[in-house]
Amino acid sequence: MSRILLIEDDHSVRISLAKALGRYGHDVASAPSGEEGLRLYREHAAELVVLDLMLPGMDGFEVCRRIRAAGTVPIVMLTARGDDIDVVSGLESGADDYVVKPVEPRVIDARIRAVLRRGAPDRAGRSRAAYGDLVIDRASMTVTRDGDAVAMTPTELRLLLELSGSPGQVLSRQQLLESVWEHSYLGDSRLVDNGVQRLRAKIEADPAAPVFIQTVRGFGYRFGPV
Amino acid sequence: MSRILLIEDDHSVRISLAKALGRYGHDVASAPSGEEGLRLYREHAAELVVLDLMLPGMDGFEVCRRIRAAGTVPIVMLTARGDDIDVVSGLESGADDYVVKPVEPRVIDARIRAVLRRGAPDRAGRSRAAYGDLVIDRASMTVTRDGDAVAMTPTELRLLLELSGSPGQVLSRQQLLESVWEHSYLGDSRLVDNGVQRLRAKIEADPAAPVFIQTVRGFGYRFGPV
DNA sequence: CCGGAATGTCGCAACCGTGTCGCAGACCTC
DNA sequence: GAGGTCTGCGACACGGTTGCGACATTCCGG
Repeated sequence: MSRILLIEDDHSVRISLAKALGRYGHDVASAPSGEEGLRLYREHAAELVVLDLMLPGMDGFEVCRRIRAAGTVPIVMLTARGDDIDVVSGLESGADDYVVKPVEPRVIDARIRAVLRRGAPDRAGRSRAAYGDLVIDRASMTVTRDGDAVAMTPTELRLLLELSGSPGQVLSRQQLLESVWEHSYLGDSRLVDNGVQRLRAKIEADPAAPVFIQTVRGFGYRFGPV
Repeated sequence: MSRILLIEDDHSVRISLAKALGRYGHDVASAPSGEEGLRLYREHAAELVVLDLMLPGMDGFEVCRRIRAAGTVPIVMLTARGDDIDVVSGLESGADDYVVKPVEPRVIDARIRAVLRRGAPDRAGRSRAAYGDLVIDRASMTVTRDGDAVAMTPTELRLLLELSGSPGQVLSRQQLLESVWEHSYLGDSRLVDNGVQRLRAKIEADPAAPVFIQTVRGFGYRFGPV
């Protein structure tokens, strides 16, 4: 249902929580540290982050602030019992809700659904999409592959957004010219081919064997598999 | 789209604004006084309140405080031109944003969307936000970098608040013109570029390699990292 | 009424992006 | 297998977008 990122250092808690959330219908990625969590966040296109406060290295507050600075994804914090001060600081550093450990899976699932419901419209999750290790974020106009940011030019980005907006569908050169280049050529032109080539060079691991943008000879281009 | 409550005593302004907001896709209820407004607020379940300061009987501040006490609904204030004191007091009494009269419908719509985009859930603890060594305090309208206060002019501050209010999101020049400068240009203008330049000069350690305000060529500007 | 700060306007320069061109290679048809 | 068409791809030069300094104007306090 929802793409969730779980950041929790305790191995057994992490595994069991991830499994439980999976049973509740979420698509869960998990990380044992803040650094790994931030990396996964960039690459997993999570719609919500469940974040433990006590982490080795970078602590939960810092992770929370960094995710906040990068976008508006909802964050649910895990805190130890009775750490009221943690709760307050957590909310101040940008968390949307918190759950006291030890957590009952159905409790945290309820919280997650509540937070997602609260911010359902216009939230970051909608504008962010992942295709394998390629993440396209329409809000921040950024593209990451395998967690690394890919520098995109305006035209390349518009082209990618147009193609990925209709995954699996073939778009003709004429259609792309009109929607991406905003002018309706009469004569044919190598413009689109060139654009696709430049785009492939940036997002395809092997431009000669494209994974994301397929050529459909005689018709145009298609984003994604059939 | 959003359920909005408009509290404004001037009859013609109230009617025309309500109509305009309706055309922008909002579901609007309106009230001519604070008392009536509070009653409607309870029964209309508004997601956002647009509130005039000058009201007969109970004034805007009082209404603002009462709504605040009842929940966390975002509040956008309408103030008369040049009443800077009103702006500060308004923000201090819990408003999320303000618009100077006379209002252009599309301007106030832009503000409304910005406030809603920011998200009600985060607003609770978001009067103060830190991004690295940059601290933005919405309550006291102050900015500090590395512990030192940065002297900001009104326009620079509005621009910074607008950008940092949607961290990680690209805002177009047009959007910024409407929400920060409050006028809807048709022709292009270097105004926004200039504002960003002046802002960078104050908050960026090296304006040539900006950390906080990124240029997204062809699209606009973005606050925060990727 | 005067002075200074803040803000909008203008113009220039640099850089990045992008359209065009040409050719080579791939693919389909016969 | 040969010819023709379609596509990939590198190179290059033009043009647009942005950064930025300078100047004009408005606004505000004294």
